Amino acid sequence: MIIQIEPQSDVAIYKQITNQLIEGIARGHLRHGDSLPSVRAFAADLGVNMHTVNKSYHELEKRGIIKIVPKSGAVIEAQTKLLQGSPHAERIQHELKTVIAEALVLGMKTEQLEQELAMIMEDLKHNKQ
Amino acid sequence: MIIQIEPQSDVAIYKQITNQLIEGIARGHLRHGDSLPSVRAFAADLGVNMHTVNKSYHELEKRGIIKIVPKSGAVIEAQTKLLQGSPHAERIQHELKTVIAEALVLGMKTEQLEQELAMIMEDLKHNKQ
DNA sequence: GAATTGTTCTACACTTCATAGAACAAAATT
DNA sequence: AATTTTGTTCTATGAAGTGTAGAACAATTC
Repeated sequence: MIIQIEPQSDVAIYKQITNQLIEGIARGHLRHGDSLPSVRAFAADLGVNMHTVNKSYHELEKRGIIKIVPKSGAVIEAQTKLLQGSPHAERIQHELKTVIAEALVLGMKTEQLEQELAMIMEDLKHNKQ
Repeated sequence: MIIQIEPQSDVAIYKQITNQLIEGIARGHLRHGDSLPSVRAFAADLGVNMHTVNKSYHELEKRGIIKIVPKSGAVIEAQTKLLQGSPHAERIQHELKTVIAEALVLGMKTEQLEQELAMIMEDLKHNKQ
């Protein structure tokens, strides 16, 4: 599982880590039940501060993706059903609406969006890069 | 076109304005060719600083949604075709992938995502709230 | 001509981000 | 049993971002 940090990016480092870990899990590089590296080891590996990795882990825990076991480690959570009305589902829904609204405003059509969705699913599910 | 600012939100005010304007355009409350209020008038209306609205407008211009005519006003751009490979298209694509990856990790299924997409489209196109 | 426009500048307070170092107690390893 | 590693917590610092505030400018609009 390779993670690439771009220090010059306008995206915060802890968010880059968070997003790439999520994409790694989605691609199957990391599986449910797997443990993430310790914050110290991961930080040394990435060349960033320990606290930055720690922030990313807590972000992932807040989003229901990992569970941090005190004094032990961070474990990737099992997939839930994502029941409708749950905070996580509503958050996803809201984020999705924001992106789609912008896509529509920029002139993207319904079929184009459906095709885009299909391509992304294909990419995430079968393209392990 | 009513915009509601939540000062306590963890989302920056200028982003709240940006997102709600985009959603307003997607819903048809604002149409292509329409002018946005002057930064001073809008700021007074929202109860925020002029510079905050100005930042939102420049954010919208950077995203290709409005065009700021110096000394005149901000006009909503016409929809382009959003040709593949354009910076705007790639940005949308990237944002979409980020959200979808998280949805998958949380256990959302393909059909659920397609249904979600359809619901959002329906909401944006016909529900003018 | 007067008012309004977006732009630009300085200024201040506050928050966030990233780094750094230290110390702690619990867990894992040897 | 002793050592190492673990996440947590604390202080601290510098840089960047956010939001507000006021002023001035030139161009547009009325």
